Amino acid sequence: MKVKSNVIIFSTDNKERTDVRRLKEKKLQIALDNQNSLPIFEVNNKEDVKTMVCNHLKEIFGTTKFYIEQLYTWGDPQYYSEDAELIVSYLVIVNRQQIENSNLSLNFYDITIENLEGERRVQRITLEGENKTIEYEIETLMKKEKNSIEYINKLVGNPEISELTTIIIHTGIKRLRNRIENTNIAFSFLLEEFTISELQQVYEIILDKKLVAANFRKKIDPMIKKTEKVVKESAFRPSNKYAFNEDFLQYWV
Amino acid sequence: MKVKSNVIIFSTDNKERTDVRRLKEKKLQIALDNQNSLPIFEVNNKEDVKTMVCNHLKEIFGTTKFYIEQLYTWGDPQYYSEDAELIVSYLVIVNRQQIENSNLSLNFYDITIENLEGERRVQRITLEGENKTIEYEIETLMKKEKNSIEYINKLVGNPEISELTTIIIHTGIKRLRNRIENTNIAFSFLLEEFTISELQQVYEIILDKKLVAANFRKKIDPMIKKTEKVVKESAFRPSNKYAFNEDFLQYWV
DNA sequence: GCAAAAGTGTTCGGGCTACACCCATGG
DNA sequence: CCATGGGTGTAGCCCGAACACTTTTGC
Repeated sequence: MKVKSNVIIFSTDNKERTDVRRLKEKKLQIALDNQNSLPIFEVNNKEDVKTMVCNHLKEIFGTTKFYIEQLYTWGDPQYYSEDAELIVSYLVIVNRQQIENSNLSLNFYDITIENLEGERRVQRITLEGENKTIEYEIETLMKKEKNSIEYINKLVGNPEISELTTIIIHTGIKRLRNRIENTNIAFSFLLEEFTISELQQVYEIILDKKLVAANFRKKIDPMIKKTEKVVKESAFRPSNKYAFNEDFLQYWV
Repeated sequence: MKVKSNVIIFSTDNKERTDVRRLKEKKLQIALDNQNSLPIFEVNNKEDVKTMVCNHLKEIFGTTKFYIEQLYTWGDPQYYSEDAELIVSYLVIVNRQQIENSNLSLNFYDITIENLEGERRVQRITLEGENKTIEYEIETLMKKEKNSIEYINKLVGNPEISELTTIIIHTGIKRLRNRIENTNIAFSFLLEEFTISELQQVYEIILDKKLVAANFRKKIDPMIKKTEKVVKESAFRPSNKYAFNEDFLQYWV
């Protein structure tokens, strides 16, 4: 079979400060190529699939500092293309400041998800790039079978993005939300050292809800350690920089 | 590439009563073929991979009443065989009483996992079949990379089972443990109607720990509904039969 | 009667939520 | 001085763990 591998790359970006006296706002981003598709790579039978994907990413980013995990394998004929029948998708998280490649062929889009009201479960997704905005809706149907429950995601309308791409984005975000509650992936969005507010912003944009700073601080306390460094952001009390506490590493699933 | 799909089939079985006055004990089981391998299937580019696997299982089991979800895709040359370079694994749960095929080519093995003491994280797995017992040890190494953490599972020794098979079993059990806490898969091990004790036993064998009946009952209360039926098991108070409460269906990940 | 499971209720503690409050900073 | 975020403490609530206790059955 014709096998390829693609990646859904997540990152965050600091938005322009709207008020000099406030913190920079973070946005969740995903990377698409010029065809509004996920970066897709060749796969051969000489090397491990994941290793090949990592090598491609290393070339694209100019760094090996990224998080990667297998997301899902898509093998439905309705998504076949001329040169790909089976697609193994990987989820990647990269901090844009780590990217050392100057002529990056990828476009990063701010992603926002809005749950539409109504009987049916429909989400409107907006991808806002520097030069382009892509907007689409996706409907999730719950199909109760004998024993399994299947979730069928259908693209509504006919936007300039493929259904498989939207489904992979959907699946990727669900995985992110699951992982952020159960592992340390949040730190992959940040540099080695960060402020608690930055970390909180990562949680907030992935979970898509505001968190109470005092409680967040207590919850993540065992996962971080204080460094000596201090950041002066703006007209408010400077923050300590923190780093991930390696003692917290666990045998996460 | 040469693509195949295999399945790790989980089920439970009631052991023989050791004491007439006690409940039947349940055991977690996995199915292997006569080569001590996971059932593996052809994949073509005419049909969806999952659909093909389901069709094969339907033939094997004689029923469509089983749970199935994609587990992982293996693409490492070290696991290549003559006719499979990429293997898409599925996790399947079936209740053995639902199997309507009389001459089943699969052997069900009771599986027990023992965490060995020591610095390194080693587990001894025992697969106890009707005519054969397979025993092996698997070591999990935590490899901290830049951002990702990778878990490397290595088969210790040289038992009569392949390393990939042991890793898929390992991955399958981790997935089971994760799913039983967050979805309704436990019910896939049972028939439509069941006693709370049976359900508790399913939780206990998957999580590999004893649960307090009173607390378990309260926890799963919203997930089940009482039926009119009553089961007389042995020399103790009869139990009501319960069924899954469909109102509890959620958009699980 | 007794062992064992079915089923109910109570208590206790940890973790999460909400919120009050003080500190530090630059505009 | 004040808006804003940094950081600490506390009170309430919910959920899970532990356990006591009653009920029902067949041996």
